[in-house]
Amino acid sequence: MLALVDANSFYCSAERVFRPDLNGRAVVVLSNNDGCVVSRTSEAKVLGVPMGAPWFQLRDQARRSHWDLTAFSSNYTLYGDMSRRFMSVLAQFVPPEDQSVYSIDESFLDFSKHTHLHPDATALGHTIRDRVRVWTGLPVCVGFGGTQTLAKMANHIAKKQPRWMGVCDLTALAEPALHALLSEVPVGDVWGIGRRLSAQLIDGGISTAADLRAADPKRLRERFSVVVERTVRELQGARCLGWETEPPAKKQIISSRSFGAPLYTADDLMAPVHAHAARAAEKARAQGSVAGRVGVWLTTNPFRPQDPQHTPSRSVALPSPSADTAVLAAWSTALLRSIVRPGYRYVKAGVVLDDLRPHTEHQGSLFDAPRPGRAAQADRVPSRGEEWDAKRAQLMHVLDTANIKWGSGHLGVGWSGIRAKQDWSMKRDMLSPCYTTNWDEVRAVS
DNA sequence: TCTGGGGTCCTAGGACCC
DNA sequence: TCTGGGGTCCTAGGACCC
Repeated sequence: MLALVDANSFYCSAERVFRPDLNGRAVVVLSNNDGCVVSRTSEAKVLGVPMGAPWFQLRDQARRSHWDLTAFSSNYTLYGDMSRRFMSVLAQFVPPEDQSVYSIDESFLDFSKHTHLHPDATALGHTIRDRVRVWTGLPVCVGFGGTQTLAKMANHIAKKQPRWMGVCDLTALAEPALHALLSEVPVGDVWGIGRRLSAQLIDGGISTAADLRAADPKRLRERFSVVVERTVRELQGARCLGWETEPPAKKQIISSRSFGAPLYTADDLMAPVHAHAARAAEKARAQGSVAGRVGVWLTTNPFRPQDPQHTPSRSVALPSPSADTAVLAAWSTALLRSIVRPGYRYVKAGVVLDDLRPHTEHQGSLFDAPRPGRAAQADRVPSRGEEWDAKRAQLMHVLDTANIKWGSGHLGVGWSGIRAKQDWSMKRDMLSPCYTTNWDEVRAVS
């Protein structure tokens, strides 16, 4: 028996914890740069606010229609910390190997070895819900099923259908009741079935979760892929998906962002590209990786068809894998200069690190100074190249330590060290305080 | 004026090897 | 007329997720 616990409108709910005046009122949280709606409360949904709505359009409509709608810029520092609290409450219910944190706002719990402790899953679900609510302030729903896909389905039903009171246990239903319930769920709401597959399945006469569950997995594999086959088998109760208790190291790291205002020349673009390279390098170091490949891309604004469009990208295999900010930034800005063309209005840039591997598997370049073969030559005098590497590693360590202590971007190299607000920096006009992570922004109660 | 950012997995096809 | 069999590695593109 697996549970999926998922927070309702997570980002909005995190904001509401410290703004109880907003309970029962329409709230949205916007993407970076105050772009689109990425989280909305049920009250906002009732107003007709679609997911993904651009804020500049929504704001005008809200004004015209005199809506009571509160918007927030994304505050990932707050959401990340609230997520950590939420997950630590869930960690009390099962041993670490039976918790699988799936995203910032949802976690699977495997109770299959602990059913004797919890004979009544629905009661357990309510206990979880109440404890998370009391200890973190977050509202959550709980779904139970025999596989991850079924637990996801149960959670979805608990959220959509109020009669479940936030907890749905599919394992307690007899076959006819289960079939009837799954017949109410559109196939596109099944985990793993997106827009494209959903359209094709409906074409083929499979329009509900119940239809998909009744389908022949082998035939769907022939028609689509092994991914769809696994989804069908999971719906039928066979566990086909892996269980990850801690997030595996990233295979690719991206840092990208839209600019606050468009940029035109390579010189304009140097600072943001340099900053992305620095951020990506920092992420790579944090997981103990080095990158074998680095890439840069730019985009113009696809929503302005009247503008000439240019979305160049280019990547390069590094002579020697690296997570050094200065090295990655130098390659990135060189790539930038090779792809940017005059006369375009660029609105976004990104840096991507690929071919990530553990720094311990460091593969030197043929032309590097020779390296010793570990312990066998431990007493050997280090070469100039090795001394240099060690110094660089120390330098990066100082950089990371300083930025952890004083905040990301506080200490930087070259271009990205300039902290002054610039026109490429992100728009965040409606940012809430970091209530839980910054002493200066903690709520005062008098 | 203004439209997010970050990932994974799978498959097909091309290039290459013996 | 007729042109093998068995592989690997890499990349691009398409699908999905939050």
